[in-house]
Amino acid sequence: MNLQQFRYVQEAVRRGLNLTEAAKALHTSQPGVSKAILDLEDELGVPIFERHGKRLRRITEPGQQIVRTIDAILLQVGNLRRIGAHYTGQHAGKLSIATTHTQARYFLPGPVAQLRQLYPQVQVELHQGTPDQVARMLMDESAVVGLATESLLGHEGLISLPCYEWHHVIVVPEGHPLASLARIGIDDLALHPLVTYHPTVTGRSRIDNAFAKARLHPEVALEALDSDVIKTYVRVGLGVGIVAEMAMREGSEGLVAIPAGHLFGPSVSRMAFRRGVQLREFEMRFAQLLSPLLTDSLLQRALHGEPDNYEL
Amino acid sequence: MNLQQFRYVQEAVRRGLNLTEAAKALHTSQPGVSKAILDLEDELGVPIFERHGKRLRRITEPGQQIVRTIDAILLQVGNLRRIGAHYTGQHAGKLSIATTHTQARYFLPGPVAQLRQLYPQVQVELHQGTPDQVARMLMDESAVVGLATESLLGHEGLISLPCYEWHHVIVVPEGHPLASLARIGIDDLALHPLVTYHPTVTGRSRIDNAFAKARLHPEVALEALDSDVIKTYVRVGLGVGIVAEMAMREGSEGLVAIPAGHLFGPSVSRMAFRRGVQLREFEMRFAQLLSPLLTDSLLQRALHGEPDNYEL
DNA sequence: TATCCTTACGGAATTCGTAAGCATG
DNA sequence: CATGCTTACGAATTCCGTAAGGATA
Repeated sequence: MNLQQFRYVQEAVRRGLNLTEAAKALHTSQPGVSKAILDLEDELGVPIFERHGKRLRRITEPGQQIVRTIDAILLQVGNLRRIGAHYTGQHAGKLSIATTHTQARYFLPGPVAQLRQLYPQVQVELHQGTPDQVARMLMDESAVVGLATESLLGHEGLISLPCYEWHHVIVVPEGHPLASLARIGIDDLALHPLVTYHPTVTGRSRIDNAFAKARLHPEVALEALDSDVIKTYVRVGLGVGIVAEMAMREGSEGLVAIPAGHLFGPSVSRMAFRRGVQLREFEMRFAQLLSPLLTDSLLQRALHGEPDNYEL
Repeated sequence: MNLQQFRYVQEAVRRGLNLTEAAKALHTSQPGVSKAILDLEDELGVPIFERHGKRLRRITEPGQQIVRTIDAILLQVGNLRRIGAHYTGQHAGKLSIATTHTQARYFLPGPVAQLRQLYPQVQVELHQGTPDQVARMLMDESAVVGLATESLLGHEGLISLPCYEWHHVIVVPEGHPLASLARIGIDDLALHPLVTYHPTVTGRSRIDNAFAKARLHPEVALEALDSDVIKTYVRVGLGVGIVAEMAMREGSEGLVAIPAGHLFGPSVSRMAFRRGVQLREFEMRFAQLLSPLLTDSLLQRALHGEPDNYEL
């Protein structure tokens, strides 16, 4: 039994039981992967994969447990490296952040710049995706920190902590009739075609809920993953935009932002980590830049302690 | 980085940072152990052990974390084997039980015999010791199941589940004045020299508490780890014995047992496991023989879930 | 001086890549 | 017949034991 075998099994599972793919991903030969896995199965006395002739078809029942256990082992092995890096005072390294467009564009520039000031040697790597992709990137360790508004909660295997609260705003071109209303109601809004986020991102669910609660079914003219795209289409008159307030801080010439917190309520952006992961020094500092009230000890407790929603 | 290095580090810690001892325990050469550990330290970039010249003096701060992580890894590696053994339907193997004398002598014979009937191939190995030793044996995996009355609770890293409740009894030779009393009070008892358990075992603390509460300070003529020893000394007239009721079920000729539940209250014997350990089929069955209300799923939850005192 | 860790070195075992074989879809 | 897993085999590497060196208590 050895760590290499574990890596091969893990990668095989991640690549959909395709050993050829797994071998490629791990920069090794396919027969080597095959042999290692067979050896492990032999040693444990049970097959991990169910084979149909010579292809892997699915994971056996004991295989499920074995894969879970292997994941846990490799997470800890990764932690050993991280402990080393932490104590060598490595102020160099790569910080991989998985996040959504809105966060990457409008919120992260500040914290990232501050981090680079503290640790000039740290290389920042941004992975953009939907919140679900963010969660997946954390789980397979392509990223260490995740940042998003939705769907990070409820992921077993991830822990998440609140970063900041924000509200939606309504975006219209200058001179639009809605811009002159004293106070916009949900029904005023429902009269116009809407341009807003794709259902998977950035608090879209709060928008849907608000309309559903008022029994309104507004026309959604366009859905986008991206605040800038939304603003662009509002500018050309496609409809009324609803975006996160952060998205209006810049590049909003010719547009008017109208507060809409009273319509959709507050949203909370959260950072997330894989549960049980060991953070390096600069990763901890970065977490604190994302959420200044966060202490090292609270962070440690959250990462290694009980599953819970940690509120500050 | 490899599993062998982890085993060497773990054993080195267990043997008080003596690599020579660790090598012996692992049936390998001392230089091999030394080299492997140095290699690991080199790879992680931090020393695990603080060296004074050429001896290991203590564990460094990062070393503490590394050792903890290594323990977790090796526990899971052990679990892989156990998963294999579980699914190969291995009805053979060794069941290592760590327990105290009273349990081994008076309670375990039943469950052990039943287990052997269910799994005739299973070899049972009994490790006897004080409750603290029981806990230690579970932690370093010389035993899988522990059974004792005290001090298994409050051990971080162990989970324990109740098995059965019992009471103390007073033991006197036939014809002893106490034997004719209608109801014995704690003050009656305090008039006689006592023969009972050593402070570390089998509910001795409940005995001490009862006397302390009544502000009595009886003379303790003899303390023993062993109910049979106590009975022997009672027989020769050394004093009045206090033992667990189970200990009077046999081999009590010439002695009288007087119920003393009203004096010392109930005691609960508990089984214990190392937290996170994967049990084999016959180990689970054995746990159920110890505590018939225990279900597989409750057991799984207890072993892998939240730290908690699981009461049935 | 006895204990105990590190370094040095050589043989043995393991690992890993290439080539060939064979089953599936 | 293209994809994809397994088997076979040989070279390179790693592992691990013995022997020697050096530091502490």
